[in-house]
Amino acid sequence: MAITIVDVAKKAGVSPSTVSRVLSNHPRISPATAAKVREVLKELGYHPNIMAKSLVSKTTNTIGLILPRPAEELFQNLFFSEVIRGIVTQAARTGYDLMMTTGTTEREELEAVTRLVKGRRVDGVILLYSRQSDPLISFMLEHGFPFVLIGRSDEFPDILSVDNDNVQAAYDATRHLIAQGHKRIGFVSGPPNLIVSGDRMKGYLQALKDAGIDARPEWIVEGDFLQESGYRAMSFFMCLPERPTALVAIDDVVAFGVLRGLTELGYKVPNDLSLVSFNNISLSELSTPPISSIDIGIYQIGYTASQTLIRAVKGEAMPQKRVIIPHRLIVRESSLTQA
Amino acid sequence: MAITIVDVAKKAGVSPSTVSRVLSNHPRISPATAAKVREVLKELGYHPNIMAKSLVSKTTNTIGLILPRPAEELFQNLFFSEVIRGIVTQAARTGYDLMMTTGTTEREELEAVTRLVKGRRVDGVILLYSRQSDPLISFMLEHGFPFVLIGRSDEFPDILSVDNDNVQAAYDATRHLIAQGHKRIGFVSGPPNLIVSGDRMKGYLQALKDAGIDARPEWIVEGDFLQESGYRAMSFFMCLPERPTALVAIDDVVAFGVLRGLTELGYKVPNDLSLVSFNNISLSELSTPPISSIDIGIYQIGYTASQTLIRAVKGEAMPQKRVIIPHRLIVRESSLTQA
DNA sequence: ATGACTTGTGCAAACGTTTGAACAAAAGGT
DNA sequence: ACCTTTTGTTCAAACGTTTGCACAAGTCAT
Repeated sequence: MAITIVDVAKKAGVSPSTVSRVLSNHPRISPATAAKVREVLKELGYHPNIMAKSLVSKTTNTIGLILPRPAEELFQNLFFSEVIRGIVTQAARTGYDLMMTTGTTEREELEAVTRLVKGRRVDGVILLYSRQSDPLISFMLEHGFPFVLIGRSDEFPDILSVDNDNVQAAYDATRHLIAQGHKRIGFVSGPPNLIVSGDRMKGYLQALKDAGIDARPEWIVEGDFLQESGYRAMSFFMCLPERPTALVAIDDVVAFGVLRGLTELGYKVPNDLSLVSFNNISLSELSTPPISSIDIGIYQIGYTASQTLIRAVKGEAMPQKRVIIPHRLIVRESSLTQA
Repeated sequence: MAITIVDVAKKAGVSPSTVSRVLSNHPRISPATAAKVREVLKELGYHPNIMAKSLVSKTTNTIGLILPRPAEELFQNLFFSEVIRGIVTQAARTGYDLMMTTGTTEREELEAVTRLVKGRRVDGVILLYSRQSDPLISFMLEHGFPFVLIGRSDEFPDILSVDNDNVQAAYDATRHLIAQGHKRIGFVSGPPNLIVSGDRMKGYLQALKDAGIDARPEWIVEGDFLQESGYRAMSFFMCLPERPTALVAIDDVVAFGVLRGLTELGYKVPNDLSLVSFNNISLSELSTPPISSIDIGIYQIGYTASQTLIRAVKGEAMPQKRVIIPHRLIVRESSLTQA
């Protein structure tokens, strides 16, 4: 049905090998034959069969993206879209395709990954963010399969990864609140099995310490990346006999939940409670009031991860194993204490 | 390097064909051999090479998702994530993988699609929403390649598609505002080349007409799916000598832009302007006040599209070419006129 | 003119599967 | 006991590429 190299070869009066060599710009092809073949190629509308190509070359020109479970949670956050956008854009630009997979259960997840990796379906994979002692990392290392991690691994510090300096980012966020005169600063964290949660917590604590402020355990609550957890955290904080005057939230969506709860109860931000969060997705800019947020360059993270992976699978030299994308604090109304 | 069928065959003392038949549950394999082979299969940790499989079977167990340009715009909307989530979940559930592609320019886009389709890289594709006279639809049709459209095509009504009844949805939204006592209702539309824009406009106009209200051209403005266009629309409407008292916005993000603008200027929603929008992404629920929105079942759309496509590529009988996902109006504060 | 490279092309094997055809052995019918 | 059918297995071709090797013809130095 489809046009193959053999069809082209016949019509051009050469051998299939020659056609193949023309296609790959082999140096030892005479300009005349090359021209002739190219003409037929165009005339017949030839397109290479990628499966056949992959079978012999053992590369697929495809990278895989493995979405962490549970997907629902992540998909509710624009963080996600941004990272994918970065990845897919970079991949498309270098002629790579992107394969996405996920699973509802741990078993399903591993199955899907196995299909990709052991089925030689992709040349390498991007692991979208890191849990503590992630079984997927071990899996990849065991199989010697190229991958880059978005995030960080304590267990395996020597793998390719793209990340922010989350400790420093949280430090900066907290510092900013302290600079605004706050001494009573709470923290809404993320799931403890996520590395990012620990890192941001660490930065928060360090900033307090460096300012000579004692951390208060009751002002640190654990949440997830959904707005409900922000809402819950807010209710909790506002019921305390002694309330914090400012809050660092692990994510814009969480901060948004806090903000929404406060507004509902009639509190004013930043006057009753100042707010800083992370990720700087459009939500934080669009809320009323706009929320101060650490821009972590999500698109950039995705783009860089894709770039790093593609370099790695091509065997290009890697300047560095670990890339840190710079962050910056975007100050908005939610953390500006009125004079 | 990797374990092949031949390795397994050798170790089990049978021919490769037998192993292949065990793998595909061929009826004429003796239980004894099957058991023996399966044992070796497990022992050696065999996994099929999908490229080789695809080469001979001419199917890839993969579906493609083609993202419309410009990607940046779409990725800022959770609509997108939701639809992808639906697709990827259903695909994973049926053992299919998902390949994503996009392009920055028209040429890049076509190139990427060609790679997928003509390179036989996927069994079928999902076209994520429909422009008027979309060149991709013609391309697919020309090549006889299986695809399903998320959206609708006027030019080719007989293709597989998953959609909402956007006319009815807009009708319902507008009716709701009319039922709240509004007679001066504006509309913020989307890009005119998108079918959804026309459909929702049509429903809006029809609802006005059925209620005996004359449409006012100056109360209809064109936007895109970004919040800025909502903001712009708002500024425009509020400067008019005669303002609408309610607005139908083509998308939650747009409505959010309107809301944000109004809040900034000190207007109150719904008292100064009532608001209804479409898509019901979390934004509309989380804003202050929450925005009434038509829930169009985005996840469901993605899920169904994937399901339809996979059925089609498997050659299963299609109950219907065109699936309409039901919508429902979620009434929230933004459209409830205080007594 | 000879031998030694260089250039351009073709042959054939290989990649890891699937599958129709062939065939041996077992089972069944008379 | 013989022919026919069924059952279980193997053989070999095919899918569409790439690529090492061989080789013919041309180029060049001697």
